[in-house]
Amino acid sequence: MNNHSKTANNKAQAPVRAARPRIKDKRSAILQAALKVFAEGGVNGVPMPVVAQEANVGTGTIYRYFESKELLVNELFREQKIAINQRLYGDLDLQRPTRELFDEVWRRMVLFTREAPHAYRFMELQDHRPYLDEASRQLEHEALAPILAQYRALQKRGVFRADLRAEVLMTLVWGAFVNLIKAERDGHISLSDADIDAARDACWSLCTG
Amino acid sequence: MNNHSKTANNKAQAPVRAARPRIKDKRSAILQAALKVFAEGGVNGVPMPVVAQEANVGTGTIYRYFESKELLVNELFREQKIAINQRLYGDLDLQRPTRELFDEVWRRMVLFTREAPHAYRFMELQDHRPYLDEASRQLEHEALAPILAQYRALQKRGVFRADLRAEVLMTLVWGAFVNLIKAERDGHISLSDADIDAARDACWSLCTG
DNA sequence: GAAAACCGAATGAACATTCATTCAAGTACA
DNA sequence: TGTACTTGAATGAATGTTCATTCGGTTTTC
Repeated sequence: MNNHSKTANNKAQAPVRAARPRIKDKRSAILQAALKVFAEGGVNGVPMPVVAQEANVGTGTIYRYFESKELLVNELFREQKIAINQRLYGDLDLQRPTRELFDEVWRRMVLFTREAPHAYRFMELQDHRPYLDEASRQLEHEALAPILAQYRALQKRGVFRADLRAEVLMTLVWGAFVNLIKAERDGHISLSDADIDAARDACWSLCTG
Repeated sequence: MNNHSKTANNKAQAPVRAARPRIKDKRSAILQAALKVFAEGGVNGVPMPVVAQEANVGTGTIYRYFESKELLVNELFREQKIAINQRLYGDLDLQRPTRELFDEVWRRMVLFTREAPHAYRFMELQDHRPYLDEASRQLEHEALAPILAQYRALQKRGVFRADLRAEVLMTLVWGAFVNLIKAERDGHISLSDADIDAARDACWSLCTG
């Protein structure tokens, strides 16, 4: 289905060439538009023509780049998963003191929810789960592995409490963070910087016992 | 189909209103069926005829008791919200030591997810949120008030850390719990009793600093 | 000017809701 | 009590709507 694949170019003898003009352009316009409208209305709540309109593209054009809505959602999910992981955990200097690293990651998470609310919301959406294929689920799992390893290492070093499994610890912290942001978005709470820092400290307590 | 209901009435004199016999019966059959299928497939994923079938009732019958799918979802939400709150926080002896109370509520939460998975799943579902009306949202807010008051009281007594607002603390704990259960249901984790107790202790640490 | 990309109206499937009909239970009258 | 008539709950096929996807015609590119 997809197929980027630059038809071997350069060689003159290849008559295949043809035109593959603004592929990248429209394709990413569609992805970006989908991210926005899906984040706002949920995957099930948004018809394809709305995605097309947001992308300034004809409805049919979407199907030139994505075989179906389902495939579009999956591509979007994978693209975002990778970008987010890079953003949250990339370029971390693991030599720094643990507490500083913890604070830095927390800061990045908050920043991410502020600067890329659509991306964050889309990934936290539940209603696209039934759409996700094996590759997406696989990627989701892989993306978590390095962080899990960090938790384990910190337990072994005695920094984090070791009376529960690293998976459980990580799940608790992530859930606490996600629900905090959700409460704010749902209008149940309004969060000051102090609130966010205090929440971070509380999660640190959770980890260290 | 069913129907027992032997025209009670003894009084001869009241020729009043015909019969309104099995109302309660079908109405709750429909609610129960809806809870089950919505929990499994999401509100958007399940057509009304499927609800009807699960309830052993004609599709049209649903509309005798509920004006629309939206109203059905709202009634279900409110009914469950009340039942759950009673189940989690009802009959608590507030005189007992705080830690015992905390453990007891945690125990009830876990038990609830085990014994009434449909009810729990339905309430955690995100995809019915757009359906919820003002009354449902209001109820959701009210249901939280007493628990919030407890958190506040515990902060005042110095049991819980007081460097963050009670709303934030409560949100963190609830999020941690919900995500733990979600991870298990999604197959990311499998939880032993020991895991669950350890998670509880970690959340206690979160609260007490 | 041919090939590819693009478009959006048309299509058909799936859905929420309606309504003409059925029929069990209730009532009236003997 | 037995029989004819009334009522309205129950039904599910029919209706109108919404949506993902397709397709024939148009524009762009080389």
